[in-house]
Amino acid sequence: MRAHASTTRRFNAELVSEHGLTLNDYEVLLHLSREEGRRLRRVDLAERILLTPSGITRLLEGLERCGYVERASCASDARVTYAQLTDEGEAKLREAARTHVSGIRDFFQGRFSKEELEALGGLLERLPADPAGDLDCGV
Amino acid sequence: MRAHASTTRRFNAELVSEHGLTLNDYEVLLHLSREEGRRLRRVDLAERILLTPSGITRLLEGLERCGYVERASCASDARVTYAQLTDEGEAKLREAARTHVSGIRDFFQGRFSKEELEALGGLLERLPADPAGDLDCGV
DNA sequence: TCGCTATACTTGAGCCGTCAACAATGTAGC
DNA sequence: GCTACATTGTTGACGGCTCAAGTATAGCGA
Repeated sequence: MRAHASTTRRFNAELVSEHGLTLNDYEVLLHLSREEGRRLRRVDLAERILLTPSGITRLLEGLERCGYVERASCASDARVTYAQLTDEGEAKLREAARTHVSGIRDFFQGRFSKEELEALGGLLERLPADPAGDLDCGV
Repeated sequence: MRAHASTTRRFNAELVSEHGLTLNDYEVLLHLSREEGRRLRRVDLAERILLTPSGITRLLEGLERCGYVERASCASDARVTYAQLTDEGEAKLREAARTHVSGIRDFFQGRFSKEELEALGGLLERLPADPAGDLDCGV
């Protein structure tokens, strides 16, 4: 598990330098893109990417500033604000996905065989909060 | 891998609330305690716990303020400053280790069998930067 | 011995995330 | 319809880490 710190940092750095996106930014875009209507309540987003609500507020500030995500209000509940993926956001995600996905693939495939990857996935899956999400990195 | 974020956070929170130590604080103390003379150059410490040199400077500020670590200079090289574990630091480590180790043990043993743990350890070991260090958490 | 480059460490600025407190809205029970 | 509680989201203060730049020392080759 200790390796995770440096590994995550590595993927993050790659993403930041090549596309100006944080790993968390990337995941937000990814989750939104998969959603019906490309939108998600901030609360749900927080839960998915394991951030606090305030973390989400801060993160979305950046994505909104870049025009990748917009705010949208909810007709049936005035408390909620949706995070709505824009076309630019979608495009950005696709662009970033190319290098990110291949980076991850290289990393794991260089180290483990197919069978080992499956075994590893099976075990790690049992940890809380959907660890599989990292191998399945999108688009 | 995604689970790691919340899991680490959990162990960290446990350590902070019960002993006032960060996970990184803990690891610094642990590494120092195992070292010949209970001291380590800051550079080496940085490498071991995967932090930048400035990160180490900041982290040690806190431990020095608490009296768990002291600065010591090197006779043969005026550039280096050692981080030197004090007796209080050693005591603190032992104290914190009790709950921390059992927390980790519970977490993994509740989820995996002995054989699975070994398989997992064997695979994760191949990742860079000594991932085994986390199961082997000390003292 | 001089000058160059490498190494050890610190510092200032800034990012990213947390927590605690708060405002606004929703909902359930009476 | 009121009251009480729960849920959604934002904000201020702050912690922990990074990066870039700077200081000081070391060590090497001409």
